[in-house]
Amino acid sequence: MSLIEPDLEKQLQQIQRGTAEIIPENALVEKLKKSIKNNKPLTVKLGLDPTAPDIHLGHTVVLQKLRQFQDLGHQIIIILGDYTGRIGDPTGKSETRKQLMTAELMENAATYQQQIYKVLDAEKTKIVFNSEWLAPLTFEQAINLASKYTVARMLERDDFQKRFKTNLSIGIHEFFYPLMQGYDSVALKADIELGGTDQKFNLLMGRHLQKEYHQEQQIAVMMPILEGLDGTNKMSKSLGNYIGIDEPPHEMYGKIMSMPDQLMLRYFELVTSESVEEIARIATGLQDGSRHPRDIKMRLAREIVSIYHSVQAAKQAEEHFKQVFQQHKNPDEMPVFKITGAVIEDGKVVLPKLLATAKLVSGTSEARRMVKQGAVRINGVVVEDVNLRFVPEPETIIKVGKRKFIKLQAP
RNA sequence: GGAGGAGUUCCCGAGUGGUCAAAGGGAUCAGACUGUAAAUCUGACGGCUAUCGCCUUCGUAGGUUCAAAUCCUACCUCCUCCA
Repeated sequence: MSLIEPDLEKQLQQIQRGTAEIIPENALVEKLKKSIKNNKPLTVKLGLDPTAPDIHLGHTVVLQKLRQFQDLGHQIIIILGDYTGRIGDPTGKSETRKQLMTAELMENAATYQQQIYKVLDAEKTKIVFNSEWLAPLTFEQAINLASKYTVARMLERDDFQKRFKTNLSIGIHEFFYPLMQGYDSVALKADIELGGTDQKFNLLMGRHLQKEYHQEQQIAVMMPILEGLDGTNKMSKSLGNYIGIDEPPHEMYGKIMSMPDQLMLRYFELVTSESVEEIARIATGLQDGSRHPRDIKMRLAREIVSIYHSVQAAKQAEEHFKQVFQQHKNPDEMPVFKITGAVIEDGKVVLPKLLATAKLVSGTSEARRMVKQGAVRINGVVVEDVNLRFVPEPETIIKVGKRKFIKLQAP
């Protein structure tokens, strides 16, 4: 059993760092005091909706906060919302979400478990499925649960309200989502529930229900929502503006370098463990021009890759980036493509077919398009002929666009 | 239960018999520039094809027509209103 960090101030500071809101803050202090006094860890809960098979940096904002709780000695519990997932969280949605099939949910859940341990300490993490207590509820119990909240209050939620006002449909079952999530807190007797700011309603529902069921109320700790690579929308798999924590170092590094400059500080704050003071220094440096945005961004990329891979992998990714994008040189390593009969005609390699077969482009039409746009180079020379046929020399290097390379190998 | 509306290319969204591979925006990709795969500007953006060409696409299945995303029939899905 790990010990609880005895310094209240230290705990508070750690918990508050980066948070958007804590409701209510004074109750948190009380809980912490009690926990320290009895050396009894607080139960910290996070619900994950297993709809996305890949965890991305957006999820890690909350996970990292959980990790901090772990390090402070508290017990964290991850709830995989296999049962709630059947409804789909209506939060922020303008339309009813489709319900996922159980098999699909289970598969996603398994992936989640693999991935969250890149941030969390596996030894100290408890994972539960909420079907455990939600599935056995009788209809009567479900009705009882539903009676603990009113339609009017439910409609206060702005996503429901918007849909209601604009005559978009709201399924009755969607009202159950917050109720069920709140009931999770009752089932676990949670002390703290973590979530993004978009989860405010659901987190508060937990407090409400706990009160109804005569329990001590949990504290809602909310983290800001991380913007995705486009700089405006929240990071999400479905918007394609995400960085998955499973992605290879090169990819991750490159994606970070491609984010809008204005997003950098946000990432420092929410996905790295850089101190608040240092982030402030960086901000000043950027503002007065004493620091170069590119260098700051590279540092950010280095730090993030280090977290999810290693310091060394980060260095390599950086070298690769410099070489390919700053000096426009070929990378040290590139995929090798063995020439096959399919791309040869009359003893010559047909370029469009080659590009398509090597998956450098999606098809021969796109291959021709790329050549037309001057995006294709053979050994550094821009190709002009859309339908080029050629006999490759050994070690011929083909480049498409800025970042796709292959090295040809004779059959 | 009754009445009405909608389903278009990755997304949003125009298009109501030929001039439609289908406006516009977004996303994406490429080129230029650069400080980076930022920003900005320009261009491309169904597939196949050694340029004129061919094939597939507008919810699904049929039909009318020389010709349909556009008209008709049935079906599926979604939405709204009345009860």
